[in-house]
Amino acid sequence: MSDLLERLRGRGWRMTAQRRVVAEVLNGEHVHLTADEVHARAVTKLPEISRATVYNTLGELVSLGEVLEVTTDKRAKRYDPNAHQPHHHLVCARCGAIRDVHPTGNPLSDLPDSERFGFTVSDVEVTYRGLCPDCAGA
Amino acid sequence: MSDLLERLRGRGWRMTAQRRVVAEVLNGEHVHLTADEVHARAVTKLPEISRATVYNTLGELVSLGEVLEVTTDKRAKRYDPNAHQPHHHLVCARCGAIRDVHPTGNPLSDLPDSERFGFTVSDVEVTYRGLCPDCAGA
DNA sequence: ATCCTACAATGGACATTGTCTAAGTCAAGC
DNA sequence: GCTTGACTTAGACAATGTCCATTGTAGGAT
Ligand SMILES: [Mn+2]
Ligand SMILES: [Mn+2]
Ligand SMILES: [Zn+2]
Ligand SMILES: [Zn+2]
Repeated sequence: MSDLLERLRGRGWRMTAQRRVVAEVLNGEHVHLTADEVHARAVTKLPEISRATVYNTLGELVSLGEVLEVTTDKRAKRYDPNAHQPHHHLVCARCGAIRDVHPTGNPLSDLPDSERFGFTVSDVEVTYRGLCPDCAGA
Repeated sequence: MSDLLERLRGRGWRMTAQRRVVAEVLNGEHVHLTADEVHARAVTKLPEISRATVYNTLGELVSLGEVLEVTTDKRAKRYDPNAHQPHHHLVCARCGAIRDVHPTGNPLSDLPDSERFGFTVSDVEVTYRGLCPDCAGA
């Protein structure tokens, strides 16, 4: 994720300890943390970081297109560092676990003009729901 | 929507003025109101109806499968009376307008086993995003 | 190396959405 | 018409997110 920090510096970002820590926390695959989860993890590395800064930083990363907002439920937005590879999500209805998935086919072409109501359609989001291996039991 | 009321009576629902009004408000096509919008409209017909009752009633209708919860954004859940015809949603990114849409094809079959991570997948939700005719300007 | 200053971080108040509870009310069966 | 348990109400509370005034500091200028 240091390439992320490089890109951000190139965009005129002032590099602070707080921003570095948030970027560190948002590292890995299948990472979809809420803002307060990001804050909780950030605090273990930088105890004085504030909630407001985490919210601000996440908002900036989203504006810059480096992080995606995902709302799979109505609890809290989740922040997804996997912004450069288009993908969709598979969510466990019981425990909330989230995996990145790559369906075949193009859902955009599955929406006929007669079903577009004059909209200019630019994006599709597909959410698969089910039970993860743990929650399916047995 | 009086068939809805019939079904509910059949299920042992006590029929109150509040429940009748909520059912009335949730009538029509492409209806996707938030709980507080439902409350605002209900109040015009039954001034003393409380927020708690609207939330309770909507929750019951969802449990009974008569109304769907839709979360197209992180603001508020929306309540969709069109529960008996499977469909997806087209959302205006600017004004939030929502239309029911019926894409062709079956997205479930577009998710290969190798992308299921052992989940038991039971449902798919597709959200198309774009600009409605008004918001696209011109 | 030190200084400056615009940008960033902080803490806390505030807003919105939703849940819960204790007390009062009433639909429906007898 | 009573009775009773289900329903409604008002308001407290909780979770998530936003805003603002103040304080701090990164990074360029000297
Ligand atoms: Mn993802
Ligand atoms: Mn709908
Ligand atoms: Zn699970
Ligand atoms: Zn619009």
